[in-house]
Formats: sequence, structure tokens, C-alpha cells
Amino acid sequence: MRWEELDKEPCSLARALSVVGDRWTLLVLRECFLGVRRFDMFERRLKVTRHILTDRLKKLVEQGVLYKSAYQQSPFREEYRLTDKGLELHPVIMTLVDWGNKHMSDSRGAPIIHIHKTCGHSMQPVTACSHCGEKVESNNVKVEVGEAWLSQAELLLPKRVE
Amino acid sequence: MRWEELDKEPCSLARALSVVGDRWTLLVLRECFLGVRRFDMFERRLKVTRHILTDRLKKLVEQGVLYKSAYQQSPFREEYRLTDKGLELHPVIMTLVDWGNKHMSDSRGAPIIHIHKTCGHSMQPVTACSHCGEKVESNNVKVEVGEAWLSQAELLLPKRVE
DNA sequence: TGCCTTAAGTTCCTTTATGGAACTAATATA
DNA sequence: TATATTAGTTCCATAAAGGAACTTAAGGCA
Repeated sequence: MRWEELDKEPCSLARALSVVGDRWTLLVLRECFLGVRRFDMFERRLKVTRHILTDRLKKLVEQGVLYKSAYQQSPFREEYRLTDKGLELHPVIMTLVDWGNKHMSDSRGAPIIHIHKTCGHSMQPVTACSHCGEKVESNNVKVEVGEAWLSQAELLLPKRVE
Repeated sequence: MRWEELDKEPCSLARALSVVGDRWTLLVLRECFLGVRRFDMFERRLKVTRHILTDRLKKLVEQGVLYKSAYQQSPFREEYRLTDKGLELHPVIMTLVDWGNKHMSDSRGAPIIHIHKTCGHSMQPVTACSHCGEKVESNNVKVEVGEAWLSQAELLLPKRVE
């Protein structure tokens, strides 16, 4: 399979990765969540080459994750801001940060700390069930294919090995 | 910055992405969570070329996300299985699937449905605070740099734009 | 006026990575 | 003996990433 065909797959992970699954894209979005909006700020902070940055920002705008907003008229300049679709990637980034904190830290401990402003405490993100509120883990979740997708997605779920 | 230096950054997102942030890696892990263990099964299901698959599996083993386990002696064959470090990527994948379901679906609706086996209901993953249990969103979380990292990470958090 | 700076890119070129197909090696099976 | 299975490797063409220089449209300043 080629990478560009990923958005046609009957799988929401594949489709999500067709937007945020390549090099640098999630780091660009990290900057957005930290309040960065302008091209030169992204460039200085990410130290990524300009044409990769141009490409990623353009694709994120095309996908509706960011939008461009003029911040001055002469000369005309635009900045990049998160749409609602983009803001909803926050759990993805927090969950990745949490995994990195747990599994990629050295003796100095976690580089990043999340503070829940509502309760005032430092926190880890817990993935919970929207129905019962309990913590969800890989061994108590079953993956099914949506009805309308059954015909195209028959091969998505393998015959279970055990 | 070059991609290979990402694991040295004082940022857990960068470090996490140095392991799972390139093309195909998270799709390989999707297959692992669905029970796939053997090289040819990964290949048939992902339709990715063999040397990319070899490379990704090798890196995931090096990073401690997968481990190799012999399943027959003659000829000697090994399969790939998730370590605890790998299993803890489940929230990342679920959260990405949920975003894909919400934002990348067409008129047929979500391709993937999660069933919480414990309560028996279909569910969406909700990212909650480990301290108070409430739902966490981008506007009620503050990101701070861990004390031991302050000197190296002074530039990680930008001066706020507003 | 001429020269330097800022912001947001483009262009050019070299080095890596990806994608596709064919080849290898050690058995097992017909 | 010929073919199949499993897990790769090798070779080659195309695409993406990385680095540096160039562009464009102002604004500031000597």
C-alpha cells in the first residue's frame, strides 16, 4: 500500500494517521497547543526546514486542522490557529506525552507535567469509558467494524490467534 | 533538527514520536493489538513492503515495545508480541481511532466501534484527570516543565501570545 | 536614496526513505 | 524432485527530508 492511499482505508486509525501520522506534523500541533501561531516562531522553535514546515502547515489547513487568520494587512501576513477539529487532537497529544513521560524518561524523571486547572492538581490522563466512566485498557475493549463498513472491512479484523 | 535527534529532546512528545511517530509504525502496532504476531500476517494485512516491515519491527524490538518469541524450532521461527511498554500505547491508538471516527468518517458513519467489555456498552474513550476523574480538555490543562529539566527546557514553553 | 531587517515563503541540490520486484535459505509437503 | 511456507535480503527507481541560498513586500534608518 502507498501512504497516500491511507485516507481511503476503512479504518479510523489509518485515516487519522493520513493527517497526523508523518514526521513533524504532531510536533507542529504541539506548538499550536502551546500558543505558537506564526511561521517564523514554528521555525525557530522546531528547527525544522522551511519547506517541510510550509508543507505541513498547508496540509493541516487543507485537512481542516488549522486555519489561516490575517494578523496584519501591510504587508499582508497570516497566522495559523487550531480549528475545533484540531483542538480535538489534544487527547492524542496528552496521551502520547504521558506515554513518553512513563517510558522515555531518564533518571531526571518526567520532562512534562500536566496540571488540571479545574482541580489544581498535577495529573496523568486516564482513558475512561464514556458510558460507565471506568478506566479502559487493551484487555477490556473489543474492536468491532461499523455495520455500514462490513463489506469493505471484512479483512480488518483478523481471525483471532488464541 | 534531524529526526534521529528527536529522542534527545527535553519533551515527552518528541521522545514518544521518535518511537511511534514515523510512517507505518502505529499501523504495525494496530495489528499487534488485533492479535497479529507473525511477519507474513503483518505483511498480508498491511500490504507494506517487506524491508519497511523488517525495519519497523526491528526498531520496535530495540525500543522495548515488542519482543520476539520463538513459536517453532525447526525451522526456527519467531513472532512479535507487545511488551508492557507496548500495551501502554493502547490509549494512544484508541484516542487516534476516536478522532478518526469523529473527523474522518463519511456518510456511512464510524468504521470502528469500541465495546467496553466490563460494562458491555459501545463507548468512546474519554480523557479524564487521574486526580479528580473529570474530563480533561485543552483549555483546562496547563503544561509545565519538570524541575530537573528546567535548564535544558527553558525554550520549550513559549512566552504566551495572549 | 541606498542599505539592513522582518516575515513568510521558494528554489536548488544532496542525502535518506519508501515502494516494487526479484532473490535467498531452511525446512515441509506432494 | 518440485513446490510451498516463512522470514527475510538485495537491487533499483521514485519520493521525502535536510541544508543553504534566493525572493518578495514592506519598514526603519543614516
